Amino acid sequence: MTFSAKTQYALVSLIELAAVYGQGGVLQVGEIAQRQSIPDRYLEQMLTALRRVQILRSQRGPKGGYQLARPPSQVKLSEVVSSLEGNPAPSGTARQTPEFQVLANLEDQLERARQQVLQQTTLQDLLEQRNSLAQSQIMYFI
Amino acid sequence: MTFSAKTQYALVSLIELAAVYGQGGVLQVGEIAQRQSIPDRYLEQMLTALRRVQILRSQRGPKGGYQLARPPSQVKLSEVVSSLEGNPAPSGTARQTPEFQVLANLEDQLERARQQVLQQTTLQDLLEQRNSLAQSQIMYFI
DNA sequence: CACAATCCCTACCAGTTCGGTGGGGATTAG
DNA sequence: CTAATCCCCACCGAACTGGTAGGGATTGTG
Repeated sequence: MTFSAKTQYALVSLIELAAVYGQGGVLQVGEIAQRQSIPDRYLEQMLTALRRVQILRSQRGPKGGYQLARPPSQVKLSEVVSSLEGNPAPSGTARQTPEFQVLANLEDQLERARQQVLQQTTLQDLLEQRNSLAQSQIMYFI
Repeated sequence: MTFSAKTQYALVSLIELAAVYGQGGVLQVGEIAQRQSIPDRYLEQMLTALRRVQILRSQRGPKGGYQLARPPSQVKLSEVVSSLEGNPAPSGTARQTPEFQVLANLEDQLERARQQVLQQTTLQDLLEQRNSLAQSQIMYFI
């Protein structure tokens, strides 16, 4: 169960924005898109979505861009992920045999396991992982 | 992250087959499909797939049908699920920025959490849940 | 043996989702 | 005023999903 490209692009961008949080911390779509090899017009849509749910703030015009609306430690991944995947259709009336109910319980259990990870991980955590990973990669050069 | 219809249909069928394991334990596609309101020609394909990976055995001709190839306690859900979802395309060369790598690690972590549940749950477990659930529903009638 | 019931294989199909492109408008620094 | 940037919305092709269909292979029963 891998993230959709949409979710990946959003999270990668948020890590970048988290990295510069503090020094004004503004990045433009174009910069991020280029560094990460993401189509810029597509990435725009993800960032707009994140702005709508108040995870990002934006500034228009020249020298504009996006920045985190809160410190990285206060942005949970669960929030990011859920704001990007559309609520999955009304689902025409669940099956009602006991076998299907058992299955629904299992799905709940799996979803809870997933949410637990996503709720306890913040952008701050991802940022730290990125930093220590970048550090260890520099080591290899020596 | 909910199961696909394919996976649901397969698991429901396996619970039914687990329930009759022992007494010969053979069921026909048509029976299962009717009880569970699943299109029979579609269900056929799932059961065929499960036979190919040796989870089911089949018997052709009149009085034929499917049965579990092993006791329910020895069929892990991970095995069932993985045999139904096609390996997700070669994926054209993973992105290589540190941000994407951090994301890949996160995906791994989520996948492990999921697999842990699926590996420790067997058809036997699902069957027991179904039985106690059916039991409690009978209670409500009194 | 004939026949029907069942599983088996493969192709096809319509609808949705996914990843992406594009036109053009609103805002704002210089 | 101009250009850079974000913003909104429509559209598009490819892949995936859920399902249907045709017809073959096997086998129990009369």
